[in-house]
Amino acid sequence: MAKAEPVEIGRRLHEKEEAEKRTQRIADVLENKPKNYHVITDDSKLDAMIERLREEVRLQQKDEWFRRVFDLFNDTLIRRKLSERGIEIPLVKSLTVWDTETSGLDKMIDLSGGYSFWLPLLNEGYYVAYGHLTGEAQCTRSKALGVIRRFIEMADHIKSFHNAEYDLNIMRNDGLKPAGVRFDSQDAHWILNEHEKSHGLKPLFTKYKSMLGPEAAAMDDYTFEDLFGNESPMMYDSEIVGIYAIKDVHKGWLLTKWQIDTLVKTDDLARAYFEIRQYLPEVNTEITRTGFVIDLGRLRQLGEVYSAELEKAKRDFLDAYDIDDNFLYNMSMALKGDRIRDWCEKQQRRIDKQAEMLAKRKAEFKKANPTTKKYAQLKEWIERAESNPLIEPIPQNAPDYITEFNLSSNDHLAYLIYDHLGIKDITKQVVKDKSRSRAVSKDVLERYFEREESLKPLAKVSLYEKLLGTYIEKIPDALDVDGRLHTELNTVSTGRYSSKGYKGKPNDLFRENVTDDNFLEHIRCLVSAKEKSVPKGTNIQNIPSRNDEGLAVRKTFIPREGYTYLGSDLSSIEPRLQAHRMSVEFGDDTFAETFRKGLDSYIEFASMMFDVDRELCTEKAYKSGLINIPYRKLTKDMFLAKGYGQAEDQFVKTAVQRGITEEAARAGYAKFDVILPGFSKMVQETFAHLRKYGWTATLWGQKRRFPGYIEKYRRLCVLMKKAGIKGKDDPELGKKSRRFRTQVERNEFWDLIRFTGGCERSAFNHTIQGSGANVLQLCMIRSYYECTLARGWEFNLTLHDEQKHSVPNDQLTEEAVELYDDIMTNTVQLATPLACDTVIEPRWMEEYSPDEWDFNNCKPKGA
DNA sequence: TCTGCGTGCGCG
DNA sequence: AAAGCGCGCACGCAGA
Repeated sequence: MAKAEPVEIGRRLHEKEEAEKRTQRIADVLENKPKNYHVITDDSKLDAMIERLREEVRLQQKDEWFRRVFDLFNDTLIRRKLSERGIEIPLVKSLTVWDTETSGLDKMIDLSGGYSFWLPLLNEGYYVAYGHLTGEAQCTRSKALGVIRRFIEMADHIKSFHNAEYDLNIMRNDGLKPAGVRFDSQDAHWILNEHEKSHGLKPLFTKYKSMLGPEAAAMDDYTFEDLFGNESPMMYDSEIVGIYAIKDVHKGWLLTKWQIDTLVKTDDLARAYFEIRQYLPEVNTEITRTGFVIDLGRLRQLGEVYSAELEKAKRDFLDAYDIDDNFLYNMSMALKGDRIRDWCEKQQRRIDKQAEMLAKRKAEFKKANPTTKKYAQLKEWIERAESNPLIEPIPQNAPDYITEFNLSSNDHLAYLIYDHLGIKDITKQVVKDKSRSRAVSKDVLERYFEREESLKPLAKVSLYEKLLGTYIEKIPDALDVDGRLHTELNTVSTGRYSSKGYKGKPNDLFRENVTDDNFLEHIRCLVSAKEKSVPKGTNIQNIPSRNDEGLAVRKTFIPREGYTYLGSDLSSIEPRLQAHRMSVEFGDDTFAETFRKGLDSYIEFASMMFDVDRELCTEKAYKSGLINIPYRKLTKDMFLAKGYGQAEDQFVKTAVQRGITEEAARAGYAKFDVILPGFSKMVQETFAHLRKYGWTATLWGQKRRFPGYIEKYRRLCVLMKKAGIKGKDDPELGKKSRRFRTQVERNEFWDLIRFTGGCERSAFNHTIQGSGANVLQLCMIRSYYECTLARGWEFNLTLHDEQKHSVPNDQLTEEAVELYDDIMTNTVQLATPLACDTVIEPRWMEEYSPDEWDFNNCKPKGA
């Protein structure tokens, strides 16, 4: 029996058992269908269903819990702000829980084939079926969607979903224009516990079941997979899918109710959720669905030019070095010697063995009878062995032997630089990570260019390889069904967004005109297509901009025909937030005052900290050669260093690289705390809060928790006491750490120092970076309502401290720019004024300030 | 052929 | 024997 067979039999058995289990579960679920679950498969029942929805809405008006909750949704700063501007977010009148069952997971292509909703006060749920492929009787798609269209599109009847962005996309694919999607139990859970391993509805429900009341306790935990395996629900009967779908919204309701109550009870979490987060699913969906038009012609052109440049740089590099057989031999032995030698030995043994066999069979062959089968077999074997001798056991034949110098291989480059050329390794002087050596990164290489001119093309090689590989060659293949480039936004630990590519179904599955007649046939296509097979979209937040070559890539992002970009970034938002905290919480107004006076705070503090005239602290003074130390940059570095908790030595090191003496750098560093005493107070108080509670929060109460910090800090205190260390800032910490008697204890000590230090830096940073994210989110929310919904501007981008819309050219006026400025600077009020830089862009990064723009002709002045 | 990791680099 | 925050992606490499 071949080895694979038992495995295969085992697999089949397991599969069969799983299938039987699923069948049993399905039978269970059908048998125990609750009386208050209603599966609708007949158009004539739809009106009665909607009547129940109306009844629920009526009941909620009079219910105390709901009225209190509506206030939470309604009573927000952003709503008041919008109201002042004549933009009304209608007052909330009801809250129901919804879900869609779909043909798949592609956010631009897939469609719903059923929806479910839960009516909390009536305590009943509905599932409407129209896309099932079982041939059974079901509702007509247009009727099923038609009856809920108005409700789904009403902003005052708010809907809760679990992962609302997905359902919003599906509903928009269905041709609906959903509004009032204002609760997302997945988002809410992120606010309650961002460390949750799994944010799916089922795992959350199972985990928190005991807190959700007796109704929850009685419910089973079957997951989608438990019932349907990996298949689409559209392949199953509406009855079973319906029960499952209703159970989902039922669970969703229990979770939603508990979450709202918990948000209210816990610290400031209701603020984080209701002031900001409740609005974001719609805003995010709008941004990610809008995407970017790409100037493909220009991108292709750029690709051609850069490919040529890359080839040239590679040639220049290789021409300078004699990469001959000898070089490759030495490199192979240096990098892969062990594996190559190993192979040679094994190969020699194989050869010896074959020779032995050959000799043996030749002897047998001599004796064999030519008429026998054995004779023929031996003959064939000997002939084959003699005509196909095993390759020689020399290094050049080993699979690991390197036959070509690869400029993308760090190992190859390191061999060339450190072994072949014998350049002295300065990695440790340049990079932060002390454990590293033989680095071939840009910053290290730059230092070698001076003595080894021929290495210079390497800088171009990595530049063009990055641009071509990550952007230029990727983007044309990553466009979605609308021909645009999209992205997926996620929330990270501080509350910022991250952006990434995503995978979907092939674009040719997209069908523009779906009718009741072709719907099921189309669903059949969608269901049978492989999920997540085609890479689409990119990270939109790291499109190059810091050098000309990269900038050219950004310039291929263009507004749609007849529109122009209007973009704005918040100027120095993080320093302003630091200044705000220092002023409001710690009574140090110095920093805030510089912003109020409209001064360049880095120049102001540069002058104070380094004892230099203001005039000498400008960028201009440095660039013009008036002075050879970039004081403004240095000061900016220092604020960053302080904000991220950088060590003094590390700051001094980079400062010295900028041309200042070590003494002056240290003096400036020390003076920082004299001039801005509130800064270190702010940092220390934040640490104290972290030590007490294990988390920190943004100005809007959005938490970041640091699991394990409190315990580990406590343990560290015990160890520090033991060694006579006064605290983490004891200047003799290193010296005193030698007092630990055992290596184990010393290791533990340093591990704790590293861990707690990491938490502390992240925790302080969170209060600033996270608040910055909140400020921009509020700007985004306001501009979603005021620009996108009210004025029809496309919402293309959010990028940490900036956002971008596309404005129809006939709307691009001075007033439009003023509105955008107002959104950026007056949506949020801090102890420091906010400032922004608003630009008009015919292409991304082809920027014109409003003074440079001819609003009458919608083009740059003088163009 | 897939997966996980290290290194390096794009962005704020 | 520590000491700059927050990300995602491409590539080489090693092991399965």
